Amino acid sequence: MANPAAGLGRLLGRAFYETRPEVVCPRLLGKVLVHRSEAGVMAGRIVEAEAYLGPHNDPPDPAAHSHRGPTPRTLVLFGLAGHSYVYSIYGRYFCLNVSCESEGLAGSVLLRALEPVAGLELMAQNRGLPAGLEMNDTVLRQLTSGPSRLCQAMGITRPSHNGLDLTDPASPLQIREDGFVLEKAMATPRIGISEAVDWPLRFVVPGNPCVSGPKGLKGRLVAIP
DNA sequence: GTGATGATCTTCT
DNA sequence: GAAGATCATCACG
Repeated sequence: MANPAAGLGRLLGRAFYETRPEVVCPRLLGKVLVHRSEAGVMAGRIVEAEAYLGPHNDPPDPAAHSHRGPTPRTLVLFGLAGHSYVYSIYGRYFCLNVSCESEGLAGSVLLRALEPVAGLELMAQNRGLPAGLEMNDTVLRQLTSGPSRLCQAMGITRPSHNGLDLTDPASPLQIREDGFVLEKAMATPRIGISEAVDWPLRFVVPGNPCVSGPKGLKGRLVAIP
């Protein structure tokens, strides 16, 4: 097959990302993140994500990496929408964001959890799980439920995957639409931040077992914009 | 099941 | 020099 990712749906184009992060974020739920690596194709359905607003927002988002303006690290967030922003956290992990809004406006969406769809063996290997493990619900949940877990499972690192154009058919990292329809999302406060802790900018697929974070986190059902 | 702790290093002040 | 969009592990109940 010329394009091994083609069976995973239609590639999302630039326009999908060229609006505010609090709109892009819930719309990303149910879409499929695909990594075509040298070791093989891996894919997972996005079931949890958080919006981070750019410094132009009123009020600005103090929890966003971009809130003090561009730095060498966050430069990609101020560029064209639909690009990957991968950063390292606590010296040992990576997290993956997607840049939103037009050039100069640094909104982004942090991908926090996936439901594994393809390449499960490879993901388990990347996560350091023993080979030949049965893929039961417990193992599935361990694979990609967390922003750094999903990067580990998919083999995503800052040196290799920062600043990629996710809308490029030739990109190893893409987001695809496969017809999965979500009626409602659950909106909750974001996880792991110390500023703007009450803003309801975390969106999850209600009831999905692969969602990360505390089980009893309260939120409200919202329509997908 | 929940809550605390340490690992470890890049980034910006 | 301090903080950080995390995770695995261990203690405790």
